[in-house]
Amino acid sequence: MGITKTAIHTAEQNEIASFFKVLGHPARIAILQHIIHQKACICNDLVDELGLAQATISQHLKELKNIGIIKGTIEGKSVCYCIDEKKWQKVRKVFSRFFDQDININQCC
Amino acid sequence: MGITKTAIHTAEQNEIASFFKVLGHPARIAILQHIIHQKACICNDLVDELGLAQATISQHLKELKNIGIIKGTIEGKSVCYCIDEKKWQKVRKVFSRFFDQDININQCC
DNA sequence: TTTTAATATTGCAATATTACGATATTAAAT
DNA sequence: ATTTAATATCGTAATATTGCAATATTAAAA
Repeated sequence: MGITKTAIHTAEQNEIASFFKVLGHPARIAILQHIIHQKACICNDLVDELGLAQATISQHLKELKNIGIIKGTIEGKSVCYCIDEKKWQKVRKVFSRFFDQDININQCC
Repeated sequence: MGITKTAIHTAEQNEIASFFKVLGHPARIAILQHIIHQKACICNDLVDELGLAQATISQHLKELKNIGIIKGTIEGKSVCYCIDEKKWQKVRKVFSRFFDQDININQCC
């Protein structure tokens, strides 16, 4: 039915999946990489840098803001975006906990 | 228009995003966790374990197989799924490379 | 060979996502 | 006060995803 059944999963599973989901779009990866590598904070540059409309970029930024991985500060007419380091580390930890699990090697494969 | 513009992004950005995307669903996280923790290989157990229809589980397994993070071996009537360790480590590496980038702290935030 | 069990595939219906033009909103600059 | 520039929001069209019932398919068991 197009609706994800979050209720049947644990809070942890939903949290992990929601982080993965937001990062599961190349434009949002590109935005994050640009923010990370740029010395100065960016804002409208992204529209020129990536080939997407202003409205589209704004929407992607909103989703990244929603999970808290970036934050924006109003600077006159423009908005300066940067990584929220605390949240970045939190997300990183969630992922590494997930990946550092011990995998039981099974007999079949 | 509902269609992701992969052409405007780098191969790396698309690859990272596609891994994130597949893991961006709680049912697929639950499936992976179950495969990881279970001593024996699983198959139809997932249908009982998670509260989803057999067709739905089968579809999620297919997506996990598509990125190669799990593999299935036919064992008589049933299929034994397990983590493909090689791919798992590859995906882990992609993610840690992404997260271990140096973040330039900017003046605005 | 028929039945049974496990899984895959097909074909929807419902909902979500992506993208963008048009239109706010906001604050500096003139 | 008006204009300009940067960003956000709204509305909408196109496409994707999720989920499931129904129906294959496949292989062991009877």
